[in-house]
Amino acid sequence: MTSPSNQEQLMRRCHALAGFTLGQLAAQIGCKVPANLKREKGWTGQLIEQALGASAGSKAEPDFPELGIELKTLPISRLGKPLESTYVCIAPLIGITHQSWNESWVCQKLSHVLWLPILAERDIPIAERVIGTGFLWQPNHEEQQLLQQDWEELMELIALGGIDRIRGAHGHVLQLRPKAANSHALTSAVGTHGEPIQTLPRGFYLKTSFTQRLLAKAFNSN
DNA sequence: TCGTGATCATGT
DNA sequence: ACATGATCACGA
Repeated sequence: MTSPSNQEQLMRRCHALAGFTLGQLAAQIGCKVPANLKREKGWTGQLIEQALGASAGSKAEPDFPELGIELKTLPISRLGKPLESTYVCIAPLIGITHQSWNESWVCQKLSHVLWLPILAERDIPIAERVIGTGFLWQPNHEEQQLLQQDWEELMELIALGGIDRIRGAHGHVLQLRPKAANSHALTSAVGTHGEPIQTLPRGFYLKTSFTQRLLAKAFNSN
């Protein structure tokens, strides 16, 4: 699939997927559906990327660079509630003294997002999970404020050597959690007294209560 | 090892 | 029931 040349084309493609199952889409693209996602946790996201013509790969840029749009699949329950938090990006742990919110990866990643809900209740086989109606989102003033406050608080803790005291519960809408191959992975960070330390790599995640609000706004429900 | 795509699975 | 902490695969 070629990359969409404009936002309208992207949304037409996205809306054309609504109602189809992951199995139907996989068949159309010609790829196999795994029995479960234990060993391929990113499978759904990558399937949708292919279908919409996102530039594949693991580059640190938006899924649709020309459009400045980030694609996020959002697993939801039968009641339309998010089933998981949403990964945003890796958290920089060193050399962050002069970063501002507007320059941050979090702000840039979330500036324009195409959310695509997937009915992904765990008791539904992967192939039978249904693609929902995608919608574009740009944070409004209030959402921006909430994100910025959490980000600034978390980044200050990181910069001041408090990273090992940060737990998932710290933010209101944005949280910091491990993002690594396993709990033994290490990366450089700042210790309690400003000394260099090795710690578990972390990533920023959106809490489900936040993404649920986005769904509610988009579909006027919940 | 980092950054992409995320979900798993246990503890509360 | 739900969120936190842990984990999986892949490319550069």
